[in-house]
Amino acid sequence: MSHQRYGARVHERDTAETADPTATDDGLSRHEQKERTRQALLDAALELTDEHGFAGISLRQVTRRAGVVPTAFYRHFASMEELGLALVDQSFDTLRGMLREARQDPRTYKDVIAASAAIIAIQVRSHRSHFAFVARERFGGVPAVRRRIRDELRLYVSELAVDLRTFPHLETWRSEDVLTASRLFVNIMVSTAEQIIESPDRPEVLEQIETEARRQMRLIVLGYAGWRSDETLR
Amino acid sequence: MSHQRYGARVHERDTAETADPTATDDGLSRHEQKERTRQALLDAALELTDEHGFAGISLRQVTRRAGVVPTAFYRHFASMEELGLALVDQSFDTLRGMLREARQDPRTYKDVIAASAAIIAIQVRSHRSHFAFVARERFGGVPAVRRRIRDELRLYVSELAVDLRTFPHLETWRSEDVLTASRLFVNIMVSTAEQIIESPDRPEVLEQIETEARRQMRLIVLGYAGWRSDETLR
DNA sequence: TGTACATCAGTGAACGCGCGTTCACTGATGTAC
DNA sequence: TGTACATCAGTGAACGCGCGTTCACTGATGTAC
Repeated sequence: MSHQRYGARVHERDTAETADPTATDDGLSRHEQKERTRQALLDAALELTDEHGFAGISLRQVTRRAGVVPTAFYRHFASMEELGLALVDQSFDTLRGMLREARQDPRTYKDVIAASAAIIAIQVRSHRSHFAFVARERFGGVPAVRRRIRDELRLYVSELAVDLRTFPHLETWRSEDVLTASRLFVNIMVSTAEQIIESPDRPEVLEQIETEARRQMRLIVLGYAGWRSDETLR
Repeated sequence: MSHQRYGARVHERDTAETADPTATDDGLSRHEQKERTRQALLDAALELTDEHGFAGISLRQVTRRAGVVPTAFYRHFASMEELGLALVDQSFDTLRGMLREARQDPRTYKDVIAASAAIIAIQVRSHRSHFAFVARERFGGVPAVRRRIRDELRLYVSELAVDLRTFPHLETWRSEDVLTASRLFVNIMVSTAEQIIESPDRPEVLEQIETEARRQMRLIVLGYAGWRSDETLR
């Protein structure tokens, strides 16, 4: 987690800087510069949320970390709540990227469990803050953010259910059962993500969490194998 | 959720009240009165947390709702963090009551799944705020509270594992497998509680959530039935 | 039982601080000619 | 290409407000005799 300030560069065109070709924040259009500041605000809020929860951070804290004056905030968001909703959207872009990844990975169709566990482990590590944001704010303090996450998560479950349908065994299941399976998988995904987020970043700990996730998923698959033969189920 | 003020009664002994025998807050010892105020602070904080998350509430809000002046807070807690930890302890007393209930209920040993689902549904409804507190603050904004909940939850999983051991089928399992099952059950319990908390309090909705919980638990049991016969597991 | 004193839960004024939001502004970027 | 003007992202001073915490206090409850 970087505490480095982003530092919006404004009104500095007149300072005689050395012509450094690696300087990335010169020569940007007004639009590009604005987008950059907006992203700096989102990143700052994401970092602070990791430390104090979204309900516990202030507009001034966000602008301070983004390297911008408090009033500049309003050029990008009408309120902290609006920024929170933008963070939900960014986070679910990442979660959907995970599904896309799984769909494209040939391992998925050989051993869906091992592949899923591995993809979850990698994705959570490289987009840690987005997973952490969803995990924390799902039951967090800001009603509008919480609601948006619930809606997106429900959508996500049904998207996964569509994917699950394409697997050989599952295409004959009732859609109700596919949804139950999808919910269980998303539950495991979320709780695995939570565990990884809270754990020290050591290989053997990660390996253990991944193994536990595989065990849980295997259990569910085995459970479904015995599903039809158990008449006490209904 | 009651917004009624508790209203500490202090310095009022000299007012000539009518001798109402149903008045419950007269004739209390200093100790009893203090305990009562302490509980009013805890209840107020619990209610406010439900609305804004624990990280989002202030000491003044809590005392205001408890019907007490802000400075009185310090007679009971050194800080909001300390109050938060007390709330975790109270919540886990409730969760443990659920295990106790299940142990004493004869239905548990006839059909553990149906009994568990029913007990969860009833307990969550009658102690809604404690379940909600744990569910929300497990990943909430105050580190000390979050940490305490994680520790208690880990303890809770191993307590449940001890109980699971007493069931006929499970006594031969490796303790590693019993722990995995226990984790899965607690996961289901927590997510069921979360669903109930977020749902409208209508019988058919509750029935549906309870059915889903039963299905998930049954799946796991069936999964374990097929566990030994699946050599790809390890 | 009555009296004199100690205890201490709750009070109320006061403090300095960070907060969200307003407003008029600046000056680099963008555009029309 | 050069000039004159419009746009608008970011600035900085100022505001009123609720916050956590301090302090000396009050007066009912508790206790010793």
